[in-house]
Amino acid sequence: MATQTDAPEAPRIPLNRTRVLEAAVALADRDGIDAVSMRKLGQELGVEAMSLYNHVKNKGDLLDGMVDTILGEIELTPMEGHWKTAMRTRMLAAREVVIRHQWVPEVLESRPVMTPTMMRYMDSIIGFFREGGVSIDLTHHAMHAIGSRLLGFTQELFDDSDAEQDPAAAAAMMQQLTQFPNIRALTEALLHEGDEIVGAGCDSNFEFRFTIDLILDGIERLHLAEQEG
Amino acid sequence: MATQTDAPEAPRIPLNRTRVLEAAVALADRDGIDAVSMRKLGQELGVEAMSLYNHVKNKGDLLDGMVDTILGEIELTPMEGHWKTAMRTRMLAAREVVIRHQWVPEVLESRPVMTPTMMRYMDSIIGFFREGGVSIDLTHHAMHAIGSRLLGFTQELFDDSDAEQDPAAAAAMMQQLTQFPNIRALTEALLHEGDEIVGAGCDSNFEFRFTIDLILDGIERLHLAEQEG
DNA sequence: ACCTGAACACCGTTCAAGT
DNA sequence: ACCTGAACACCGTTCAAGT
Repeated sequence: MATQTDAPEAPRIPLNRTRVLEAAVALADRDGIDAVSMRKLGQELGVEAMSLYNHVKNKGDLLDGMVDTILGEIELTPMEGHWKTAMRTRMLAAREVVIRHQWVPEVLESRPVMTPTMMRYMDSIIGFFREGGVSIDLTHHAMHAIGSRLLGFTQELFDDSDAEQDPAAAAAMMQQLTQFPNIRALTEALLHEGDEIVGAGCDSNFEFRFTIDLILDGIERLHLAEQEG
Repeated sequence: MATQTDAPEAPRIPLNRTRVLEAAVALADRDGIDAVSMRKLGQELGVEAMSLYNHVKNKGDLLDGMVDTILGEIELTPMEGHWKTAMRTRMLAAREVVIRHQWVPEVLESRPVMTPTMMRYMDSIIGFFREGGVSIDLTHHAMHAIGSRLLGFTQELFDDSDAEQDPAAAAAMMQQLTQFPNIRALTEALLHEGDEIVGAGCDSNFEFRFTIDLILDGIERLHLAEQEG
């Protein structure tokens, strides 16, 4: 809701890095990450593509900056109570932010981002484990095990979004699935769960919570065993 | 070790889908997935880029086919003994294959692949759980929790590969890391573990096994609780 | 200091034309 | 049936030139 296509005679606000990054985030939110090209972003800002290089080193730097920007949206509230519930709350907060910016997983999957904001975020999470008395080694393995869920998302192997919209595609998919007895059993159980025969895709929010609880419980069990032994 | 740059007068073997896919896999293995463009792949096969469209619908179809090809390399051995050990063995077998083809994670992250080979693979894994008596619901959540590890890989959030090679980059990284107390503590613990001060990156194979065991143990615990209740 | 025009070296893909 | 040449509509990026 900004100056996107103002009258071209309006006094030109000079570009700067944050203006560029915010426009890129808005563009990705609206049209998807593939729409974020130097040319299109320039157009969005009323400027030629080459001008962007005055504020951003290259495309990679732009993407890093975008991730950095939205990472700043996750509030680093201090730990209260048990480390497990603190972790859970933080990861669900991260998930809220990622859901608002659906392109974040794809960018993070395509390139590692190690900005100060990212480090501050990870530092805060490691702090939860340490404050909770979890050993540094176990903390390390826990971070690996939780992986991208630390940032609020899970890598999805499959995608049922087109099947959800197009009934023909859904039927074709069903036809294929039923040829495999175990997949078929699983699919049928899923379908009957919601009383509805169609549209019962997986509930990714439920699976997210299920898995972080599974992992956190496992870590706690190892933590307790470590203390006893 | 094939006919890659033969004399151009050699009798031309006609192209077909498997020849195209195998060349693409070899190219990706050798030069990375970014080197797999229609033009370069055509060159590799002594043919113009446009000819490839006779054997492959488009670039996406090519990538799907490549994944399908290497997925076929994972042997679908039947289950023997406990489902947990069967699962473990299968996932480590998948990991072996993925390590030989490092580009697979990136392709799978960028696009869902739902080919018959993929379905057969997933069907086999679901079968392990079912044979082991795990409920269909729990099986479903387990599949989500294990995620891409079913196919032998974990999404890596960070990348220390350049720091491992370039000592200057490593020093700069260290300089940054030490500003965050918890990251610093974790890093120092890591470094002292191997008696060596430098080059002690994370052991991704260890972390892989750690996490699948953590998740499988958690699933088993839920399975046993389900049986009692 | 910031922006631009023109250019370079790439992409995926289509389509009419060849054999 | 299979392959090609030319073309289209895109990319990211550099660089000399403008103000």
